[in-house]
Amino acid sequence: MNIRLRHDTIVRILRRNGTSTIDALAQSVGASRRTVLRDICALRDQGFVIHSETGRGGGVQLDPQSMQTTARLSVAEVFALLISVAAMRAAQNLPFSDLADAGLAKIERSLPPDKVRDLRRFLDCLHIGQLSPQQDLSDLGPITPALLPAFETAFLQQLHLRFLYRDAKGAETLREVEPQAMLILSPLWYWVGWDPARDDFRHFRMDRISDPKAIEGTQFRRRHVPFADDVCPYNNLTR
Amino acid sequence: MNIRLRHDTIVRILRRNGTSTIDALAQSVGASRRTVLRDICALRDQGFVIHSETGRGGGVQLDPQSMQTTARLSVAEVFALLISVAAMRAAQNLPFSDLADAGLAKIERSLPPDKVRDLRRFLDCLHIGQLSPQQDLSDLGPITPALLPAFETAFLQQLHLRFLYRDAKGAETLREVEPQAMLILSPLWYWVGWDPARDDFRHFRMDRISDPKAIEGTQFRRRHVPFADDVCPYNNLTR
DNA sequence: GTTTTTGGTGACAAATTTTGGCACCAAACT
DNA sequence: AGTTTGGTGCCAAAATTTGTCACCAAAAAC
Repeated sequence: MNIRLRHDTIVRILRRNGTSTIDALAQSVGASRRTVLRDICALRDQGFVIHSETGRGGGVQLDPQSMQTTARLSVAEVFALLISVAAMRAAQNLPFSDLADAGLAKIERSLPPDKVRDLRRFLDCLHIGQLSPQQDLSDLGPITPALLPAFETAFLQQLHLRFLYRDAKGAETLREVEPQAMLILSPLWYWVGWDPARDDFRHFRMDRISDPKAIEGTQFRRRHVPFADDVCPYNNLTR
Repeated sequence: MNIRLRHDTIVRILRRNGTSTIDALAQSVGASRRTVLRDICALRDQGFVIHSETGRGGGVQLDPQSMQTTARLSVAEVFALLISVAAMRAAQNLPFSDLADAGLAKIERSLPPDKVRDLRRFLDCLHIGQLSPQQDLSDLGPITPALLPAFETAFLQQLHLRFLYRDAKGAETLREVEPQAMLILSPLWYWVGWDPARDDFRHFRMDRISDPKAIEGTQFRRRHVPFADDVCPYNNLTR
């Protein structure tokens, strides 16, 4: 049996049985006592917390507190999780977000450094505020999932975004703006862009945007986006 | 150099440089061409998507789309993430929650089976609905993070929960109920318990609960909890 | 207090895996 | 046609892993 597979098997057995003696493990796994002891040692090196007790009724035991999961997530999935937690903050009451944050922080630490740089930069542009109760939400539509990667790409590469925008009256116009920030006023999500044609910032409700495209060769500089006082940068929320 | 370490190093180099030839990798890693080829093969077996091109200017390249992260999360952290996403659903507009779901599904798959059973059972009791706009939120308080594990433990072991409850007028009473369900009407969170003293279900706002304790030796049976029509079980939302 | 059970360590030869070198193939570019 | 670059099969050398054995320490049983 493969050494890696054997390690996994041992962990699985310990998880299932709770506790087990070295000899029992050796038998289940088809290896010698010595080898299993070496495996336990290796697993401890890998970060597993394994308690052991000598004497009758003793054995080794995986610390249930330290039970961990290793999941492979794509960068896009991490982004999505992060934004979910961000939105969750936006939705006011945040009972367990500290734990969620800790989980996300770990995930973030395991990302490749350049992706973390991108992530940080993206989160810098993310802002969260409270929607005023008077806001009319009657025509609230669904947000296309493809909008996030489109914005992310254009924002990170600092390229103009061209998209179709449907205004409150239903009229559609083709817009081309510098993507400068993103604003969540749950349940509304906005892109904040600098519109060169109008020489000013514009907010675009994401549920009214369609067909976004980054335009090659249209480098722009980042600008300071003015926000109302009650709008908080995401990075301020996370300290 | 250790084989495992070498694999990691190769991945790191590919992530940093984007693309590299086998010979260059072999040199950086201090191994032979043949070995690096074998490593690439092993990495592919492990799920890494590695493109390769022959000829001048060719080389191997990690698929940036498939770039993955491995993070070790504790079970509690996974719970917290899950609940965050659940709450996010409760907060209506869910642009990217599919991706977040996919990430969570992966995490869930990597949990030990008994924990998944617990998780499923817990999620079965989780319900999500819309708060009526007339609700008075003026006295909305913070929710103690310790409430989640307390409820979770008592719910899973089917033990009575005893806690202090502060009613709308501020009067505190000691309650002991069977924890039967959990309800999110964002931003309000509720425990739904069967109160044996009153022989009926009661809702308890989590921001009014303190000092929860599971009572040993008070096994109860699960009951069907009646909910309003617009309240949806979490598991219905996730299909 | 002696015996038994159980985790843990060191040493060394045997078994197994990994590695490097080599020959050689296929695709793509010059 | 020649060069660059990924990819495979083969085999002996190198390195690692494994099993055996002797032995230690702690805890429980007798």
